[in-house]
Amino acid sequence: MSVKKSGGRPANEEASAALKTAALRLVRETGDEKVSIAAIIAEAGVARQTLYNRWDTKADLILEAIFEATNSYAAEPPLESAQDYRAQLEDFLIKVFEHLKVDGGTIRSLIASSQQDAKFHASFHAKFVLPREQMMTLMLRRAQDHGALSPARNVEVLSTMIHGAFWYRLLNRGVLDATFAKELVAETFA
Amino acid sequence: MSVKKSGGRPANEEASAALKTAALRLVRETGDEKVSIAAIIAEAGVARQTLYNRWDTKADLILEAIFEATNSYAAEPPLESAQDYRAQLEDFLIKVFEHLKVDGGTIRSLIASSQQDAKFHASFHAKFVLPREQMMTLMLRRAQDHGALSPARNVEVLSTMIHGAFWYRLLNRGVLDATFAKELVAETFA
DNA sequence: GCATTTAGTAGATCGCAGTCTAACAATCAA
DNA sequence: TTGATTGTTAGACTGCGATCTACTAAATGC
Repeated sequence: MSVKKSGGRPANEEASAALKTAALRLVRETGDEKVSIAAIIAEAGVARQTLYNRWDTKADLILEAIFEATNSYAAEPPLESAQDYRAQLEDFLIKVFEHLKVDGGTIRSLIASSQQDAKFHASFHAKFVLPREQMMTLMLRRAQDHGALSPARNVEVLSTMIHGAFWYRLLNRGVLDATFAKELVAETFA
Repeated sequence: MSVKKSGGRPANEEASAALKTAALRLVRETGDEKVSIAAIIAEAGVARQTLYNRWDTKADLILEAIFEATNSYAAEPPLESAQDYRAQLEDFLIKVFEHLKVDGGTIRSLIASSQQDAKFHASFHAKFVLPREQMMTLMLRRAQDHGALSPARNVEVLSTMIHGAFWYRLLNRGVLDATFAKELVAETFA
């Protein structure tokens, strides 16, 4: 663990912000991962080392940029409500799929990157994957608690199946639309 | 399209075989994808260009090597039989998970590679992903035809959910064992 | 034999992620 | 003010996948 002693030049927060902004813009525009470090630092107007002072890999930078930009999308579970639990799950999935229309390509390449770097996998999983999985499990458990879902069902496994189904479609360039959301919910509550 | 005219030096089939053998051994031993082209051609004793004469990318070579070596694992659907359809699906999943213990790491990196290269994605999907998905759908449809599964269920979506669930676990380093196979089947037939 | 065609070999080259170096800048503590 | 510490910059360097070049080798048809 590096202990920060007093003193030292303070980090330039504008540089971090510029890097995240540049990365996000280039990644969303140029698509997948045809974005080079050179292009990012050129657009941010910052030295190469400055990027690596803050993030270990390009994927870490992009994860943080995407994460900050999209924390509004389906990052919080719908509140406990009197709403129909089935409709709630459906709305949730539709919202997630909507977001994937914007950042699906980027998330695909983050998933790919996470397969090639254990450290990045851990951080991607902790920040992005696990919270969403837990949210799904929570929603299913609520439905179960209120009798909308049979108490015999295994909500963790169901959650993995739903979550997995759209990862599968995402990674295989399948269709992720409202129809698929409804189909998933229909099978879950069947 | 390149038309092969008569004549020309014939391709050395031993070189192809040596490359596939070397790639498979190194990939299974060294794990993920810490295997360099240099190491593969050194072990195979051929020139770099010889590899690229046959495959477009390292991933294509590894896909073919793995594909040939593992076509025995769950590549064919169980035959139509009097067996309990539920048990049949369970056995099938257990066999698939067994195979993933050997080549799961390699398949993970093939999935990752397929996210970064459209051409490779197409060939990986056609050779590896789609056949297995169709096999699953076929088994579910049989179960449905014989009354083991409600006719109201959507077998394509169910197939995606099952398949997706283990991709999800595979990509997130989750447990893929007989218990999970049974849980998946239990939810499917719930 | 000779032209043509396709493969194989060795090695240079390119592009890009990530590391390293050396000089310079900004802050704190004494 | 001076020294220690940390950040920034520009650019060289490394490693690796993939491409390119020049030459050599093995087949075909005339």
